[in-house]
Amino acid sequence: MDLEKLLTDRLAPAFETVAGVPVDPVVRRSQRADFQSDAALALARRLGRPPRAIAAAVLDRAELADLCAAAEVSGPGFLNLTIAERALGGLVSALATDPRLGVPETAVPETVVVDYSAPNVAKEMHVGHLRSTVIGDAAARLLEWLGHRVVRANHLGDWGTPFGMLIEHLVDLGEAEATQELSMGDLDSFYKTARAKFDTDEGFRERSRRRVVALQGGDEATLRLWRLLVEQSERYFLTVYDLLDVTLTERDFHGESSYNDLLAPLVADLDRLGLLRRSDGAACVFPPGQVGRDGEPLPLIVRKSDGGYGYPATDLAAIRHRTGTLGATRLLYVVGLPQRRHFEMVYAAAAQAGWLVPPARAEHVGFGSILGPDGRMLRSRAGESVKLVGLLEEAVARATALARERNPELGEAEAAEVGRAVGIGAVKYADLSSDRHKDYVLDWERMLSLDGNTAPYLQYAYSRIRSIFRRAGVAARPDAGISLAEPAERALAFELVGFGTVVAEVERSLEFHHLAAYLHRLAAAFSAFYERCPVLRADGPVRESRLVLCELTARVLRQGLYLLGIRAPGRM
RNA sequence: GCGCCCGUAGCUCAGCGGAUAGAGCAGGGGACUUCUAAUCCCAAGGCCGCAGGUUCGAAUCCUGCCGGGCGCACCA
Repeated sequence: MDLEKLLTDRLAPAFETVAGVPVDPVVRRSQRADFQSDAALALARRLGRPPRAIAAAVLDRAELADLCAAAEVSGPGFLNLTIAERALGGLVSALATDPRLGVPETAVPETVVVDYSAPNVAKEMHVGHLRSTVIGDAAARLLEWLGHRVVRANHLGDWGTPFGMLIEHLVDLGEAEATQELSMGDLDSFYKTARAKFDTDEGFRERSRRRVVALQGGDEATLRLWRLLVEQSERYFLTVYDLLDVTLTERDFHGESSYNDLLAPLVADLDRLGLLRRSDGAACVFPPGQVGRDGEPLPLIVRKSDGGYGYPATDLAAIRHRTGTLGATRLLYVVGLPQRRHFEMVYAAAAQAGWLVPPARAEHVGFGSILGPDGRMLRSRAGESVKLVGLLEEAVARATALARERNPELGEAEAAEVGRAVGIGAVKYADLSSDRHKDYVLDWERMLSLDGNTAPYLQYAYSRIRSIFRRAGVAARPDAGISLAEPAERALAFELVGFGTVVAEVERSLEFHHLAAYLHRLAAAFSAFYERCPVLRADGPVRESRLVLCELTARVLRQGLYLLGIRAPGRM
């Protein structure tokens, strides 16, 4: 139970008595006191009474004695509330014995599909893939922790016309050579060479076209070559996920091709449902309310005029599979915001077909684009994309060097481990700590920064706490009394008891920058506490109390970092 | 043309109906014989794109404009 809610529950009845109708007391944190309630001002006109008088009347009737050390009317009619040390200490004690740190498991567990990462076979993962992968992984971790059944779906781009040219290029290179190149993770040059031949060599282009037909026709020899490409790419992607500390595994690859057999029946069913219209030779669904450039209804092309299927068909098949076969009720698509319209249309069509009906619903967890220095979207085609592993390796190298420099006591192995946790954490945090809806300009230095509001700041706070316990050689006693005489102790306590509120908010919004901001506030509160409040050199009950605060801070930091997909080394 | 997103400190970003708009970086000044200075403390830095409107109260909500990005039929 968080303090906003506790205070709201106490103030609401008093407001209702004074106003004669239910009123939200509008409780929030305040710089002037611990909390303030703003509702009296809004009520003044309606009640025809001065706001200060209303606030005073509410104070008279509210049961606050056990919670608040002070409660007073202030300014034009704010209620300023100061929490009693005993009440705050009680909440801290409750947290200390709560294995879930104030975050209850969900009362209504659901099956949730999180569709994320989705790299393309035989194409390099560039920084653009970072966002989907990192945000999606955080969503999966969070929902799982809350008690939902999470299905991770890595919607691999493993099908379509480019595979004709990719397979022909593989044939040209020879299987051994191609496998070698791909297993080294040199996907970019493989793809680009194939592309270049396709663009310049008429014969190659013709072979590629025939190869696509063979692939789609199920030619066994072609399929074998295709599988080679897919397997090598998957192997490579798994090494990136491993480096990134992402929870995706080989079991989570559900490529576009896995829906191939479902596409023809899907279109037939859409036809049977009367949703299909033929337009310029293509089979289309026209979801209501979607209008294109010329004001005409916008089609979702489920079968192209050449008889092939595009990604709308695959996405529809995936929805049908996820709600039908998997029994999912919440579908998350962690995909860039530019594709918003596409998904709106797919969801609308799926709803019309009866494949996405309440309680099942789909959410586009969209994110802004990564821009180049010119302020325009980074395009892999123009060759301006930045290889993801390059960024990650640089991050690890810098962090490892810093770890060695800052703490010579670390052994070589431990420095490497810390460097990895810090470097990767910094890159992920740089992404997760800003509002996912916004575009951002790719700034190599910003992504690699290890100062300020970054993952290492949080990790450092955590490792300092672990260091205290290593030295103390004791554990915190969760039943110790909590004393909060120092302002820094109070400030830390307020942050600690707020974890549940933040997690609940992020569960709803899937905006992880709120969690990142919270963890930064917590770490900052701890750092200030650490400077001013000695733990091991304190005596008796104060020492016991501070050990509990430390232990709780460490647990919340570790759990919060875990939810963001960031490791918390015990030593830095 | 229509739709969606975005303009906040020199830079990168929070805040999205409440009192004096907050962090970090960069730059200035301090603090390590004391649990790790990857830290802390202090000072400085703002017509919250512009103009109207709603409100007791607007960076926050509404409208219009300006500027930037993205999307709008067979590539995914």
